Amino acid sequence: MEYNFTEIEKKAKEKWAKEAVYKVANESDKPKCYILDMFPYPSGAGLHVGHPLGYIASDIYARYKRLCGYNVLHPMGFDAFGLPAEQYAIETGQHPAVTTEKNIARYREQLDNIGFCYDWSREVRTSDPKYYKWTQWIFLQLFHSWYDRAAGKARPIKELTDVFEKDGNANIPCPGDETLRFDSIKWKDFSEKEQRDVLMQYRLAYQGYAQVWWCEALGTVLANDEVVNGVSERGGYPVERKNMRQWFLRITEYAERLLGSLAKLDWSESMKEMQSNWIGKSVGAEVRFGLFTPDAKTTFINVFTTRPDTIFGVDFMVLAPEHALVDVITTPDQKEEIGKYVQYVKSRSERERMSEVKQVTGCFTGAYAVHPLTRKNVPVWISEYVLVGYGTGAIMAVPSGDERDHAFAKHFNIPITNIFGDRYTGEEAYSSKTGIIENSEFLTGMSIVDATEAAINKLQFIGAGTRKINYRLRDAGFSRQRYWGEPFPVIYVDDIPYGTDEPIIHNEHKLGSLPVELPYVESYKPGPEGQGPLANIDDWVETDAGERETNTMPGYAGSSWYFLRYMDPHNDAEFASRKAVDYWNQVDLYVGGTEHAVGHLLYSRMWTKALYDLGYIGFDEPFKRLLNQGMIQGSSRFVYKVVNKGISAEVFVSKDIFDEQGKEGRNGSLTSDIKYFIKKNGGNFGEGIPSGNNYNGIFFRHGIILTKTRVDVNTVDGLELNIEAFKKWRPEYSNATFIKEDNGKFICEAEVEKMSKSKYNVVNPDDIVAQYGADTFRMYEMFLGPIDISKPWDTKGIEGVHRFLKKMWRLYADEQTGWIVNDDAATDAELKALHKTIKKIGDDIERFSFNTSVSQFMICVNELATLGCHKRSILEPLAVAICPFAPHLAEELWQQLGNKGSVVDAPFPKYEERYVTDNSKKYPVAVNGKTRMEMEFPLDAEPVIIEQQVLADETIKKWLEGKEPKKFIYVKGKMINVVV
RNA sequence: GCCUUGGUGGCGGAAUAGGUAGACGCGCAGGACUUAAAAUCCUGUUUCCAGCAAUGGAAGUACGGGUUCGAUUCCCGUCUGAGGCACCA
Repeated sequence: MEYNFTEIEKKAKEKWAKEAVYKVANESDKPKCYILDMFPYPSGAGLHVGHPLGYIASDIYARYKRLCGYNVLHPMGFDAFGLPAEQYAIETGQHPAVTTEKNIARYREQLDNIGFCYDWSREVRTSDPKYYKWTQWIFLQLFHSWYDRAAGKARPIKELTDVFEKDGNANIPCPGDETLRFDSIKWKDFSEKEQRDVLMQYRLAYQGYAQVWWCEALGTVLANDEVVNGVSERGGYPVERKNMRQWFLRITEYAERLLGSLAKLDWSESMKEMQSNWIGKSVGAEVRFGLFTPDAKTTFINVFTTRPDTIFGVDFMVLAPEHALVDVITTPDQKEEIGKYVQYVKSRSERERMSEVKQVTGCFTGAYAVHPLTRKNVPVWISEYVLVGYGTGAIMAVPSGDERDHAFAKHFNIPITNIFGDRYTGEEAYSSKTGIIENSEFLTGMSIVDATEAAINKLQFIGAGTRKINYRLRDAGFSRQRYWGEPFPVIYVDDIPYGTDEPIIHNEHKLGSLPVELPYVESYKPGPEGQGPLANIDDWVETDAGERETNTMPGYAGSSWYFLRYMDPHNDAEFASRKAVDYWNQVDLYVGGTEHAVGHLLYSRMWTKALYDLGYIGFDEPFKRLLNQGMIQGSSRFVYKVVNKGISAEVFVSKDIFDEQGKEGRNGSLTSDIKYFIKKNGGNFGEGIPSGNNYNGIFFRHGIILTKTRVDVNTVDGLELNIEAFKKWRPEYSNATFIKEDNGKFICEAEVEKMSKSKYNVVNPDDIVAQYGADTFRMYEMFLGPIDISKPWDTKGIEGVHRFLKKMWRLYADEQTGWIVNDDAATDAELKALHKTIKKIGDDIERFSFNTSVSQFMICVNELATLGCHKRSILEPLAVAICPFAPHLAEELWQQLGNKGSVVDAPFPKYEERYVTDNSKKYPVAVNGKTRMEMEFPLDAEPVIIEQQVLADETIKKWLEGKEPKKFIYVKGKMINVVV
């Protein structure tokens, strides 16, 4: 009876399905535990070996918790809206709903193959109208809400209009426009449109303007991902930033709470740090600089600074090139220059603008602002290093105290005022936050802390500034000019957006019911003027009440609240019943990649807080504990292909030849081989660059040009190309010539990258499962290393894990004689091996150290095999202990041992300390920190006795060389050190 | 560029609160079983030096410093891989 994993796993899966063992009820006497995976986007490439890493970890945890007596909710679903499906639709004409359905079916099959304990009756899909009905509903709640800063929470917009009726907005500053002021009389005088415009500035979901990548040639808006090296990824057309009306979520109002409640979360410090850096709270002042426009009107530039203490060091000001004042203040003779510069900046991404700090660019507006304290004239520049979205989009530049300001001043020869005395050398800015301010009138001689206070007080006194807290966090853009996303439940009446649940829409036209379904389309072409494809469907856009919003919601809309839907997934009256939400409450463990650190994890925190504020749920943080799994990267393979002009056949060169022959001074005999092949096939040397702008050729020796071309990793064994498989993969290469190494091998180049279909480095878990079984696959993924560390996929070593499972099987069954478990009494050594393992597995699972758990199982099985143990009293608990890791094997053993029910409901074996305690310890004995020998002592030995015995030992005496020991260190249970 | 994170044998990794560096597995080498192979089992395997050998000594956790009786672990600096940087999900 051998370990027939195919048979065993099939049998176990059938049993679990038949008995619906993973179905979870919303009530139980047991304590609840909610364990959630970040749900996947079902891509066309299918699940790859990187996806299950986190799923296996959470599955182990969920199964362990269940064995420990918890009612465990462990659901799975699909983040099914997204750009790739739409791209694919554009290319192939297949409807995204169809391809998505197909992809989900494939994912589901692959997930089932691995043996997860998901309750699939709770599956959610964000693209399902029954699901996005509630995404739209939540959007409406946000649209109908505002953030009450005084109360520190979101409230219905109705309560805001009540206040406006009574007092205007005197006590409720407007987050969208801090300068907006009106009293109750004015409010009542406002037209419907004016009132709604004002309310828009308060709403949590609101409309504003933002820049998008616009591609004239494609007639469409592009995602950041679709813009590569400043041109469109498809076609390589030029792109530029374009301002468009967009929906936003006012997440900035939640900045302080998002920051504050990080403290109560059991997340890694690094994750919290990333979030808190992203929110980027900084304390400082807003300072107002007055100036005259060319037509002699007065205006102001507001700047935010964290260093008001350096106000006397201001030598110039810089506006973001997109700043609204640029047009207003630029003098006529600078107009042309400024126009050119603004145009240049439009082609630059924010990333480029932030990262290329060594390259200083900018342009003078011709305008001068008046320094509020010195009354001196300060020139106003624009530069790409100032971003419009941060602070006020303008800065006061202090070159003696800020690196970038310093570089800018040097580059444009702007005179620098020194306010740091000797500490500013003239070579480099003094950006340290310690020391004394000098050359600064009343601030001279003060510390930076005191000067900051004094400067703010003075500015406040003369009305030129105020204390201010700034956040780096920006409001979240919430619309996409795309088809494959949630439609907005919004209708424009006379260009005023209304929620479909508002009386004007709902009562009069009966258009209020949700969901607003995504209409079927034949074409995915963008609409006019950068609008999405929905704008093309007139009979959908036009309603009796007005025109529908044609944008759709972004990817994170559906994923911001999905954890709530799993609690009550089929509820058609509410997003989830309050009873279910109160029962399951927060997610106890959330598992996913760090790539979501500041996107998804921040948005879902905000949505949770908003739903909490509005009274729909009873907690304001979604994920109590977070585990970040590392990425399993792909290991891509490349070949070098000759691309000289006119060449009629394909020629490939092995990597090592490329490496060697490329170097100067080496014998070029193989180079002549390549030349021979090129010549034979009618090519020319030295003019190999084919047309097309994405060519990335490498000049080899003697005018030979090569290009690095991807090959499917599945056609490569290690680094050696399987030429037959390669030819099969790409029939156009079936007649290709391969210039191999002396040993006849063809070697590929390797690189570690993200695993993705386009990189041909995807490894399908199905293949691994077919070859070794799901249990081996699960344990191997865990055995690869710490869960949170990224590493490239490599199957080397999977044999070892598979051998271990076979070895474990042989404790229970003999290949010839069959079942060999007996009822003999266990020995001390056997009990010790078992209980050591029970202890370590439990501890390891709690601290997510799954790789060491696998090692411990190996150690245990090695020990029991050496002891020749086939005893039920040892092997039955062991079978349960391994269930979280290798559930199929555990189920088979559990059944074979004659148990009723399923192993998934067995109790996790209880650890008994008495079986593992030692009463003595072999101590390492060191002299001056260097271990020289081992000595055994009872754990309760007197330190004095130990010291005597150690010092009396011959070996130690030798190392002491007759000297008197200075110090004797004895750490009970750890070590002994003699210091000379 | 900024934020976060990693770097330990030929390879994946272990060392949980500063206490024997290299557990466990892969690979490799040698051996047993077998007609042979597979499977399985046993032995060895950080490097260098000395020794026939058991063994002994030295160095060693990316690099350079520091704290400590003792540092893979803590601190400072440098190099380098990965993830994110707001419309990929």
